[in-house]
Amino acid sequence: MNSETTDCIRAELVRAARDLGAPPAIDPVLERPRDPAHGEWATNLAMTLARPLQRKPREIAQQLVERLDVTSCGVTHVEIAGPGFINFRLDPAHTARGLAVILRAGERYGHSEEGAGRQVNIEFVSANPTGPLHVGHGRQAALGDAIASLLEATGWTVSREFYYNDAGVQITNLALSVIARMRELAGEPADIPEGGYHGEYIREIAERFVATRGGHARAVLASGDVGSGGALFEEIRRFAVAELRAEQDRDLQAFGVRFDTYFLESSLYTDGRVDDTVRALGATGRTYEHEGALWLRTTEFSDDKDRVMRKRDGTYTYFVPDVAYHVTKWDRGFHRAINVQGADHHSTVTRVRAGLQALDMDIPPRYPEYVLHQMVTVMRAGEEVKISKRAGSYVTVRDLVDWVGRDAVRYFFLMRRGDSQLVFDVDLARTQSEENPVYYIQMAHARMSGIFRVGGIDPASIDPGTSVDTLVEPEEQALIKRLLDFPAIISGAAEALEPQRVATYLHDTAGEVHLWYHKHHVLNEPAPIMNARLVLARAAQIVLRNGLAILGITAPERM
RNA sequence: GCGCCAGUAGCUCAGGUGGAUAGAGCAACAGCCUUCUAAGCUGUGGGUCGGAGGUUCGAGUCCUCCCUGGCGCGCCA
Repeated sequence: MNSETTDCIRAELVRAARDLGAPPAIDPVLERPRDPAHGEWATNLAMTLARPLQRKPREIAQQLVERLDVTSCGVTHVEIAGPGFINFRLDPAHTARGLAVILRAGERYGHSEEGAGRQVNIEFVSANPTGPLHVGHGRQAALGDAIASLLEATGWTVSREFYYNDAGVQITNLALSVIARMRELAGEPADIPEGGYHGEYIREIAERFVATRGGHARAVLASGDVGSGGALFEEIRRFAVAELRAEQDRDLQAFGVRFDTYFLESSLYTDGRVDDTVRALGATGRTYEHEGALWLRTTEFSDDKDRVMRKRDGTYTYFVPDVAYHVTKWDRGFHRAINVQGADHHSTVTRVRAGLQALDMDIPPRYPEYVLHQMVTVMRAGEEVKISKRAGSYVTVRDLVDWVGRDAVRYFFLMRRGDSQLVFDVDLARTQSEENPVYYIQMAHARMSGIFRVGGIDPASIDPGTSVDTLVEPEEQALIKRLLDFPAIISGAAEALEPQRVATYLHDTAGEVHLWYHKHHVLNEPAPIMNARLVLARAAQIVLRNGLAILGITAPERM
């Protein structure tokens, strides 16, 4: 097994280094040399010991090598190179035997128990029900869902959460916008309020509401009080929120994302959580009245200015329910919480954390964690599509899925780091669908599956104990090493909360798979070779499938 | 003005938490289908890693300053 090999070499390095009088706390780093000619593993230990031992790196390397006994680790050659690297070359057969681990683990290969079952809450999308999900939400959905899967794969108990405002000013504006469209249907001028919503979907909601009443718009409007807070107004508000929530759910379903919890902001008011939070903050003595408003000294917690909690008009700023909401996460047992949001929300990071710190609840200072992604710009017909709720100009998540398919949308959103800006060229993604990188990866998987299909062999029946000592071709060795790196990739991506590492890894791995497939035949080869290659094909299939699963992308058997 | 993020090949971007000669796809050019899928493979060309200093055995990666772009900076959410 891969980690057995590295652990073995590492232990020997530690022993040898202590022999040389190195400080007891050494943790040698083993890494894959960029150039395969340098062997399977390399360490820079001699260079890092140069300072404490007051000797030249190459001299230390020489003395380390003289003391090493790594033949039992599968190492056949040890050499010193460059400024003092120690390179290890493994017995190819020993390397190939690592494939057995992949076959035995199957769909759990790459998974680990690092999280030890601890609970983590991942909040993402969290769109207010005032319109359809746009491309920014799409990026968040892809990112959040992949991060959730990464943490699940590394042993965390994950809860996916969607938080939404169902009662604030924006929702009032939503209801007023619908009412304005109803007036328009009644032949009056549509008087959309300041901060209202202009999109076509508002008109459709107005039409549907009128239809549920079975009358004319004019008659429906006359049937009750449509002033803010009136009975009919409330009914329209609830109707509009329900319609838009249902539409968002359809979008998410089309994208293949499921949430465990939908958390309503309004519940924080109705169950008294907001008032409790205000009281608790007041009790710490960190609040004060100024110009008729209630403030919190967030500057005590590295905010650049104090924040208003209660406005002069007596209502709370969004900051208060935000803090109350995160207290519920903590109280619900999530001692780790991750928020996936657009970078335009970055100013809330310090504020929310400061609010939580001010409560003296022993919540860690960096709770919650944030994954902020940069904006998505959509290019269409050669020009940028401005996304504006006001103007109702939209590219929705569903549009993207319809145009290029769920798998491609997910991959495009995940193939690059969240903190770089993303240009989603719709026309390109559409016309390019045949040479899309996601197909390149899926094709590699389909080809592995094809070997078993054509051979009439059940892939699950491959015996992990099959001899693989014949897998010594360069393409085979390169592919095997890559497949054995998979657990480390997953672990690193989960720790860094960076799914794009998996995407990059899968693309590179697919390249190795295609190359091997092209150069070496599996079926109808002499039995020892065919059987060994079937093990490799099975291992590649497992890794590609497991990796794609984490990204939320399907692994087709044929294409 | 202040804060956060970015700047790497013609284009779009990778470059574990400092390592050896900075990579991939697309685009361009030249090849490869009797054999498990040519949605693939092979080869060629292409770089002042935005700029300048610094840290050290070693910097695309860390620090400082500057330039450019995006996003924030409200008793809006």
